[in-house]
Amino acid sequence: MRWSTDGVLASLSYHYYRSLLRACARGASLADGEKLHATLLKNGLSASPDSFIHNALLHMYAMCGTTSSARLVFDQIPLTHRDTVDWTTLMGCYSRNRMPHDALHLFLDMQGEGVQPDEVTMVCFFNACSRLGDVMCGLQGHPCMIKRGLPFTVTASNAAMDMYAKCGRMADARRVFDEMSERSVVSWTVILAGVVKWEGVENGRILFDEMPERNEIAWTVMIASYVESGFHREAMWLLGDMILSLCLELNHVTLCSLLSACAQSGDMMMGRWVHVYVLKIMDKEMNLMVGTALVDMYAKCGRIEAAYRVFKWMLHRNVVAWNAMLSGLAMHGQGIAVLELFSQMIAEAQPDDVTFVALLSACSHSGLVDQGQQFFHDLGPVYGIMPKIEHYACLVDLLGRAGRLEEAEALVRKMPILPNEVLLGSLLASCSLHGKLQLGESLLQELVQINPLNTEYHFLMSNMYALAGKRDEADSLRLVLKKRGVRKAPGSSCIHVGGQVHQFSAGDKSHPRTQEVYFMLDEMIRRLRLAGYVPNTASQVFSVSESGSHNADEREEEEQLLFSHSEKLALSFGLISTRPSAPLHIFKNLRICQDCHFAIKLVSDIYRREIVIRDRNRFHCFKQGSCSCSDYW
DNA sequence: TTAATTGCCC
Repeated sequence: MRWSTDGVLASLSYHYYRSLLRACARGASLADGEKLHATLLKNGLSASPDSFIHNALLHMYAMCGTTSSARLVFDQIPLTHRDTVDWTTLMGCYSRNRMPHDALHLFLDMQGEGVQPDEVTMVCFFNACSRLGDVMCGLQGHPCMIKRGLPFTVTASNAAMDMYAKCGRMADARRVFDEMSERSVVSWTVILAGVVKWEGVENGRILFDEMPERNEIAWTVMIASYVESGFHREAMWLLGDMILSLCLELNHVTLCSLLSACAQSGDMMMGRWVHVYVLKIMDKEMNLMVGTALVDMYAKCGRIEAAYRVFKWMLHRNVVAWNAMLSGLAMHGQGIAVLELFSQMIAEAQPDDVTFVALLSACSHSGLVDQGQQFFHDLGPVYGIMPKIEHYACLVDLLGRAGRLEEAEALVRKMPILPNEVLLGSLLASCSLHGKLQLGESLLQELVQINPLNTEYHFLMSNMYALAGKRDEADSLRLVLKKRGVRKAPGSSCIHVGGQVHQFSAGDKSHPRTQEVYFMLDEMIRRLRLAGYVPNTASQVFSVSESGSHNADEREEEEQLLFSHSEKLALSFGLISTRPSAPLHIFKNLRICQDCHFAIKLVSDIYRREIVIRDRNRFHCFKQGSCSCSDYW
């Protein structure tokens, strides 16, 4: 009698707990879910061989994104009770939480145990492949579904399409899209995201206009793509349309996407607009992610003080927010500020591997060799962080910049990780700085093996030869590039003046105020020469002359080419279109050349201007004749 | 259950 009452009670409680756990899963309230789990453990209810409490727990942890707890619960489910749904739930959890490798492992384990995947499992499979960018793996999904006779639901087709689109196989993605008998908004949005990424923003717009209906994600993809491609005006128009036609507030994911696009393209006008919008709609506390995206945006737009102001006002700051602030300062060459801020950070957040990438790169950009080495040595023993390739790359960079190339090379040869392209490339750049031809040559050989398509290193090496007076070697290397039909990507620079973006390419004559710009340029060069500037034609990688012998006309032509570099044009325009002593902010798509760097240092002194130039990978802050990069970049 | 999601070495 007693036994049966307990049984009834127990079964009642199972249902009770299960519905509570489902509520936690729906609301993603991990704290309540964990309390329920603890209660279950205390009452011994979770020891039941019946798996449905486990299922509910697994589902709850998976929905809350707590992968480790989800795995623990999963492992406790007896093998005989683990069904397709359990495996799929955990796979989806791994995939969503950026652990696609684990998701794929689980997929294999599942089949090893003889459990059959269903179409939902395949959605998770495609998703994991798409996050990994692994087409070879993803390609097997399609035949796998056909073999098992699984239905191509709208969701499954979307997931397959997304995998193809993320891996750049647009033809395959479109084939799936065309063959779908029914399409959802998501189907259109997935194709749209693929098109703007691989086929350009204009083709994306054509598709966007064709869409039968649009959700906020489609709008966001389209606008962010405009911003990233520098279509400032179109982006602003479309953002206005989006707000009007959706009649709702932009959510934090949309705001982050837009800010990230602004940071990438240096569109500070749009970034500032988003900031104002955020302040208007967020009555209480600013969303942590939006705050972090703002810090990053301001830092990458050259406004490091504005970034710091936002950072200071954030009430809660996690490790990501701190990292954004630290790497922003590092990019700006403010090494000492990074070290100071780091000591404050320790009290508030646990530093992670990214923190140390920022710290080490700050040390390297500011020549703080000893501190950098100390941080690297402390990584494991003090902070419990496994050094990754990025950390080794920073240390190699640190030693290389300081001219300690033998130590840097020794480190590369004895480190436990295989060196990658970035690391060897930075070592080659150090060789170039210190004129180490021999090491440079052997590094170039290695780099060609790793990535035969990247020709940047040939340019670097040929410059080294030219600077060392080895004209023949330099020319033969240039000839190799010429034979392969390699041309340097066209350089272009943007400057924001009066709420508008003005773009200049090398030798550009299309700007409405071109005459004034070139007049200013001449005047600038004249004053530069008076201050001791000598055009550095050695930094010109492809000279006008093919033979190597130079006559006076050719030299003049080379100099003219040098003077019309896009950053010099943008600078001239900035000087004539802003009030005296206003700081100038310029964005350049490539790395700034030696000649421009030297010239701009002088300009900052002669014209008493602060000039901030964002190049492809860092900032140059020119002030009173010197640059924050200490002449190494 | 799928789509846009803050920080990263040259």
